[in-house]
Amino acid sequence: MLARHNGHRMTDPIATLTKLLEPIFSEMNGGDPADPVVRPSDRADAQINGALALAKKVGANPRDLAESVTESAALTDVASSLEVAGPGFINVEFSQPFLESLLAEVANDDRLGVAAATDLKTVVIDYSAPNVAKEMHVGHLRSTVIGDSLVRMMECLGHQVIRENHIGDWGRPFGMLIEHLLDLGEDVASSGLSQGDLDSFYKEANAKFAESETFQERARQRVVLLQGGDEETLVLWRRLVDMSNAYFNSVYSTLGVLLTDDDLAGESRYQPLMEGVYQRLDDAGLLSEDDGAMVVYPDGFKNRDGDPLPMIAKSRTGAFMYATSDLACVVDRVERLGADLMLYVVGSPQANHLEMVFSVCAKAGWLVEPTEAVHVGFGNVLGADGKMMRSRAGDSVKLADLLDEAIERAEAAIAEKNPELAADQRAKVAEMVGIGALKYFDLSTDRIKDYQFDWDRMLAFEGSTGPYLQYAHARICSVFRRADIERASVRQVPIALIEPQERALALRLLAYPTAITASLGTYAPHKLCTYVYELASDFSSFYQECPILKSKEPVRSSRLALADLTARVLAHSLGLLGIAAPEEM
RNA sequence: GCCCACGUAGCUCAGUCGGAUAGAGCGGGGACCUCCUAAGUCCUAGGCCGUCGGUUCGAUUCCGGCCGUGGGCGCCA
Repeated sequence: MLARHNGHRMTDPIATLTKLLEPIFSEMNGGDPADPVVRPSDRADAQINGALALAKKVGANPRDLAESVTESAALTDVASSLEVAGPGFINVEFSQPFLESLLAEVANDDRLGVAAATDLKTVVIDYSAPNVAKEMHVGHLRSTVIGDSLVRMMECLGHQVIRENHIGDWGRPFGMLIEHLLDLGEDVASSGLSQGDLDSFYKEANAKFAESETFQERARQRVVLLQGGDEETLVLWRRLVDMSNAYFNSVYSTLGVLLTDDDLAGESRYQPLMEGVYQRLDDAGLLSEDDGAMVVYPDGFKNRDGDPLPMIAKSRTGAFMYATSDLACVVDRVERLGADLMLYVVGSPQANHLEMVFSVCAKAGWLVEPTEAVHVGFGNVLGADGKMMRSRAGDSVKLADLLDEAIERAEAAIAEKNPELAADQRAKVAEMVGIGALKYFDLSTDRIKDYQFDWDRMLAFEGSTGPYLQYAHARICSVFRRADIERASVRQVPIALIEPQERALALRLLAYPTAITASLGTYAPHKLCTYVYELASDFSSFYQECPILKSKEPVRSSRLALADLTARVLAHSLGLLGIAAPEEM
């Protein structure tokens, strides 16, 4: 009765039901596969909807088909009740021993029922991408946090993940930045940058560039030296990059993301590759001259006059453009790294640009199925006024300030709600809660949409928030502390599903693997967020209605085991979102 | 002008491959702590799923038109 998948027993009852039904539906469809369409239901544990679609296809009565499903013996081991309803829906109630055996399996599994993917891939994920000598802002928050979660989910399913942080470490602005660095003197500049005062450094350089023609000239000369590989200039450039990286790393550390120096893959890395890529475009006969520039015309793109829209490979002045750099990047990822899948966690405004890049790569034969490049786009962070979030001065908000404020606000809330927590413990928890709240708030809405930033809702301890999820986890840990029982000691204890809240919680726990694959299916972390919230919510109902420690054995142990398993899934799923699960808060 | 995304309760958002009565949180009204953290739970009110058509047994979901909002549309990245 038990389907196996990649060495793992399939522990999602819905998926198991689907597997058991497939032969029956196939048979009713004259031997061709037909989807049984099994879904969770609010009228039963699950509903089978496939009879309706199939009935239309084979010209049968849907209720008759449904009846023949309920009369077959295939589901006797898993279902305690099958009922045809309405035009041909089948309501399913899972049998208690079936659910209990699945639960025992999951409790005994370090992976909590999550099987590795069957088609393991090499996945390159491009995310974060701050600019050297500039502040990180809210836009980088989204890319960094979404990318980090996708990395964790992909790795969890066994894919080989290569993180790439495509930092802005090359280009024309570096002429003025290096000249400004020289003006300041290295000591001043390095201490300023190490404090994260990148904003003023960049702005000062920019202001000088705007005001002084001599400075402009110096900057231009410096760009020529930089691109020519002048040693002294490269040393200065390197210094700027290193100082910025140290700053980025401090932000990543506070944010708790996986990025390290090993993941750096800045624009500068692709400079030496662009000439070769350009030659290959030429050899393939894809280049045309237009108004002095060398361009490629990807199919299906038009400009505002309705004429074909070119992707510029080399400018009129003979310089390579960012599009060429992105082409080199794809080539490198496919040919050197062996990428099967490339994810670009980049804001929605770049959609058109990336489509053109991917299209040119396909045309040039560098991006051929099944190799795939996907733009994982995301919307803006908006302020309370519904417009792009800005500081009071009208600038973009510094990410570092945002993180600090999140932690401060969390600490204040914890001090108020749980004054008994020791101060050093409180500081640790405040970081987990503040950063977790910020990440959850960002991850929990559909990434493609803009979202409205709101401290009060983010850090509220009620509703679909990070703190609420963490609280559910902390409560479970607290139960075990109070009873002085090792969590691991209850993992072999059979779980009995008696009360409706226990049953609902069990069904949710068993749906965990499906929640991950669904979330990753569209690179949408918010789907996993929804799952974790529902899990925490189901636990809270259970906790309210089903006393744990006050119950008599064997109920007490069974509930402890259920609580332990819930805490494990909570911690694991929060982990996939990059959110910590404190044991106390 | 063309292209892309979005439009769901007062507010903020979910809604799986087309399924039965469209869900949650906040806010509103009410109930529950001598009891494992009330940072919680339960009940309740609140909807023309932007709009008009199409596809079909069935559309918030798929297709087309329109309206609204945001973004993009060649030598910055």
